[in-house]
Amino acid sequence: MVISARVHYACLAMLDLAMRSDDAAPVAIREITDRHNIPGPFLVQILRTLRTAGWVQSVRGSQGGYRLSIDPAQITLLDIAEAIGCQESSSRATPTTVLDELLGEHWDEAAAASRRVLAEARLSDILERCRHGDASMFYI
Amino acid sequence: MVISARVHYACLAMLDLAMRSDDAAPVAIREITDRHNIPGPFLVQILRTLRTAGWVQSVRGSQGGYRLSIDPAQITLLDIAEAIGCQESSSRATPTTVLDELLGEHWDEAAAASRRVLAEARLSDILERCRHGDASMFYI
DNA sequence: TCATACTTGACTATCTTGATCATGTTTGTA
DNA sequence: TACAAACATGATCAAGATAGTCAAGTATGA
Repeated sequence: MVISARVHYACLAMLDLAMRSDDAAPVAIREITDRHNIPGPFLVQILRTLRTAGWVQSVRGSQGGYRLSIDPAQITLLDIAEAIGCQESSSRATPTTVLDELLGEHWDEAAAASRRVLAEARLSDILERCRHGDASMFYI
Repeated sequence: MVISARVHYACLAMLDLAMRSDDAAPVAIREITDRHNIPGPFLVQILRTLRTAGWVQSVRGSQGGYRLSIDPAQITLLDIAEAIGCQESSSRATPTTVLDELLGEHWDEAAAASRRVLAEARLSDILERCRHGDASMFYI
């Protein structure tokens, strides 16, 4: 489970849209990049992927932008990471020895442990914590 | 926690040496590469790192090779992965927003979960399972 | 009609990973 | 002593991923 900048940005964008899902107007890319310091054209790429996944919808033309098209309680950080990150971590060759096999099981187990953590982080939970503030806020 | 081929090879080499730690003679690189299908010059690099870490010692000259210089019960897959893998996963920039910070905590939590798994895998345990055989052997 | 804003595809630079090569140095043995 | 086996070291390289950019086009509200 590799968390690249791309995945991080995708999650930020989804959370940003979720936060403004009550607004009537869609959110422009420019707003998102300004708020989170994401390189503009890079976010365009990422939003394209999110749109393909069916999690955001775009409104073209003037006053256009993006809108979340999924319930934030229905999607987790794991969902986003896997949709953006692409490559499966178990792209290993079939083991040739017992030692190889045993080691591979440990790598898989480790990857599964981190996936479990991310699978429990719903966007709605993170929004909740962000809105109501928790201990981490005091460090900023 | 990224498990690269380098880390995988390092663990295989350590386990191979541990398995033959009763022998009087050191184990030649060639033997290890043959048994585990590791590219020769690549393993040389890896063994250099392991020697720097103080976990193996080399014997030069004819009849030379490598020997484990640590108790297999004292070292885990996490130790090896961190010694070989080099880069810390928390090499992220300091968060600029609350959302950024919250997300970062989740990434850290996920990484910690996989580290915990690897920290519990001692080389001696793996050797034991390999020697006595377990369910996974039947799949080979 | 025009500015705003998304769409698409191609493109580039940098880094990491996996791997190789050449040239040593050390040491047992014939 | 000569020689071959075996480790030591540093340089180098190719492929792929990552992060990010650019340019040309399309849709739409005002």
